[in-house]
Amino acid sequence: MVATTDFLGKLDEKTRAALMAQTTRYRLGKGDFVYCIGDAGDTVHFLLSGRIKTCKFTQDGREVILWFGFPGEVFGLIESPHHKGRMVSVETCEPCEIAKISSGSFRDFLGSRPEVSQLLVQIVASRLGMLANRLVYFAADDAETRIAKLLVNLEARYHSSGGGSEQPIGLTHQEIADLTGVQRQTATRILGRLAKCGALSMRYRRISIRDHDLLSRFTASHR
Amino acid sequence: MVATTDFLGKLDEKTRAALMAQTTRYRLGKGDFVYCIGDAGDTVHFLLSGRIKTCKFTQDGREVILWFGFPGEVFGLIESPHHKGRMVSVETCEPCEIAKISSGSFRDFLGSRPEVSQLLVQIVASRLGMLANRLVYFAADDAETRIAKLLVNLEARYHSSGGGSEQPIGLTHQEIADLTGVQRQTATRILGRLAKCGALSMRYRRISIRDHDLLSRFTASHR
DNA sequence: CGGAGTCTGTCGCCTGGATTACAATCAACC
DNA sequence: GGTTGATTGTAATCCAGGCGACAGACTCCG
Repeated sequence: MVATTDFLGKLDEKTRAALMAQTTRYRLGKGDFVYCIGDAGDTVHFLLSGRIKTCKFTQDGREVILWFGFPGEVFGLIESPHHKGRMVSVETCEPCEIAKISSGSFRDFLGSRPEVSQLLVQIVASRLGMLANRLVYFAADDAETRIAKLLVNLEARYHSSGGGSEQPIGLTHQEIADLTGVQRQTATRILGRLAKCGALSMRYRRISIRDHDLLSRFTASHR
Repeated sequence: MVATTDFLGKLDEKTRAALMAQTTRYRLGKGDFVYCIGDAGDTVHFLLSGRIKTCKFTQDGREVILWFGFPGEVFGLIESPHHKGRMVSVETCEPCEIAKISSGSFRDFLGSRPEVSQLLVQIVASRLGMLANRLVYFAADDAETRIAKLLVNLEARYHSSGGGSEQPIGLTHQEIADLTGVQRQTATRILGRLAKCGALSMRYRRISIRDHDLLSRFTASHR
């Protein structure tokens, strides 16, 4: 099953080809920014390979990650009608291949394809829902629960292939901390706890879910 | 200036009349639910008078408020294309007058008015932005800062008339707590602190901003 | 192969705010 | 005008997790 957020994966072959024909492709290295908050850019982007993170920054410079993007995802969508510039920054987590299109051309492309517009509305709605859920988690759950939920969630989105693959979740402790709003040290401590009890397996920089059921037992709030 | 989220206020007279002509109106008392998470409803709503809150619930039954709606606001928009039912609950804070329309009729209405569709996209985008900001606040700010930001924000949205009006912010401590993810007692303590130093004036159930500049000094993170 | 840079693991201290437990106010409806 | 229920005020206790401070582990590159 294709993940909810995988836009390109949900287009049929012909439509995707038509879209791709109008884009220009480029590559970015690890840690590069696709764009930053406030940038004027008026383009829509599609992630072809690699992983990106959409983030904002706090006054004191800490990064808060809003969501991760995996191959197939669209981004830079909602800012186009705005004239206030980008609302978020997008940073690559690893070398990425990206396709972009001006929002004008994209609008034209959508003009004759209402079902694609419909799909986009659903994607935006699902992002709104995800953010709303995360807000609830922040308000209600302790750090351990938030991290467990994140891991389960990422697994569901990223390893859609499923089947106890035990692929590593390629995130650093810092990124997990930025996603869950805790200190990096706290993330390390909690991950260690989860590994010790057998829910995760961890070899330096290689976190993977060993026991899915056990882990999901931690997603029930302990407050 | 009309608040960003005031949909009806941004339509011109004629368009608004055309829309309203197709809606059915009804009234709800204080504390009633317009709809609840999971409901099947396929309607779009417009708040004519009163105040509503959009919320979700935690596993242990605590309410988390996503945003407040003031007169003129649309809601129930994004759920329509979904077949999973409502993603949130909407509850009135006081007696309300509401107009509703089936999402089919609304789609027809939009069909011939692309500029209104455009406006709706902007409204959804701005809500996405608001949620994203709140997420950052949760991740970065302490309780006092979050509450101060909330008050400043509400003032900006609600009392758009401006001019040191000192109208009370009609929220209970519980609602402020639900909006900022703190305990009710903590909200009370912090509000008391802000009142003692002169930023707010408080008489039972009547919180208003006395010194706007002083209050906004508390919105700079203290972490 | 050695040095620099980035990640990870671990400690101890200390504070913000959850939690528990009441008491006092106010509104509203008999 | 008194009883009921919602809202507010306050105070004592306790602990999750923020913060600072390092010491290892691993990677990458010259």
